[in-house]
Amino acid sequence: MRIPLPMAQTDDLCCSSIVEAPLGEGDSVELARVLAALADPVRLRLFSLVAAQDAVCSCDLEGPLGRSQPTISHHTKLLADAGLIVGEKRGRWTWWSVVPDRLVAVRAALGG
Amino acid sequence: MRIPLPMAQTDDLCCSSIVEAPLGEGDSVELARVLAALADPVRLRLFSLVAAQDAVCSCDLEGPLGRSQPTISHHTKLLADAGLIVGEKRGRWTWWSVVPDRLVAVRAALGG
DNA sequence: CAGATAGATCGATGGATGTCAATATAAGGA
DNA sequence: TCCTTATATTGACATCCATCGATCTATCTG
Repeated sequence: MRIPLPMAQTDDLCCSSIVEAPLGEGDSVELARVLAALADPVRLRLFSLVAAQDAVCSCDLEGPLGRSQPTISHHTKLLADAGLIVGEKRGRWTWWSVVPDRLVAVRAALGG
Repeated sequence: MRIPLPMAQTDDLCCSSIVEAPLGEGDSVELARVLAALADPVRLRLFSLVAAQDAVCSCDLEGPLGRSQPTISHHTKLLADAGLIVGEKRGRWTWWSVVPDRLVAVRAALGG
């Protein structure tokens, strides 16, 4: 069963990049939220671990990241709320995978 | 006179993108630091205001951003420490301009 | 049903961060 | 030498955030 998408996941990032035109207040809040989700060493490594596979379960993240189970759950939730990863529950496990379009949108907002 | 570059400005971001290979701990800290500098609505708008001109003085930022002078100074310092902008002091004014290569490096680290 | 397991949630805690008033620094002008 | 102006720094404060232990929920197995 798919975990329902939080609001943030369906929101577009700002239409033009931050180097093209002065950013509006609303757009800046939206973009800052996604960037904040990435602006943590543990979450960056978590994301790159998930990106390296088709799908990764939470239990396979505690070891490589050296953090407790509640902390891993906290970080996966933040990344999911930002729309950068999605979790799919199968039995007892939650399988996480990246949302490629979301990272593309972040790069585009950054002038890519 | 050029403001001397803090350590972070001369550091490279991680060599490969976060989607290519699992990120090392050191690289993740480095990238997270730069992303954290961007992960604030006021700093994003400040950056895009600076990017829209060749150079902007601090006094021209207080109005558009709606923040006090010390707060603007705080944010310019954070962005400069992250290597995203540089300040050049001319007389009583500090003129800020973007470091295009730095933003390119951020996008590259994000898989661009 | 009982036990085990994967994951989410809660509560607490120490540390980081955004903000501003007050003050300091530094440069230009009278 | 004063006074004004542009910016930086300091100190205080409120809020946010990463982390973990404890607990709860859901699922699988015997």
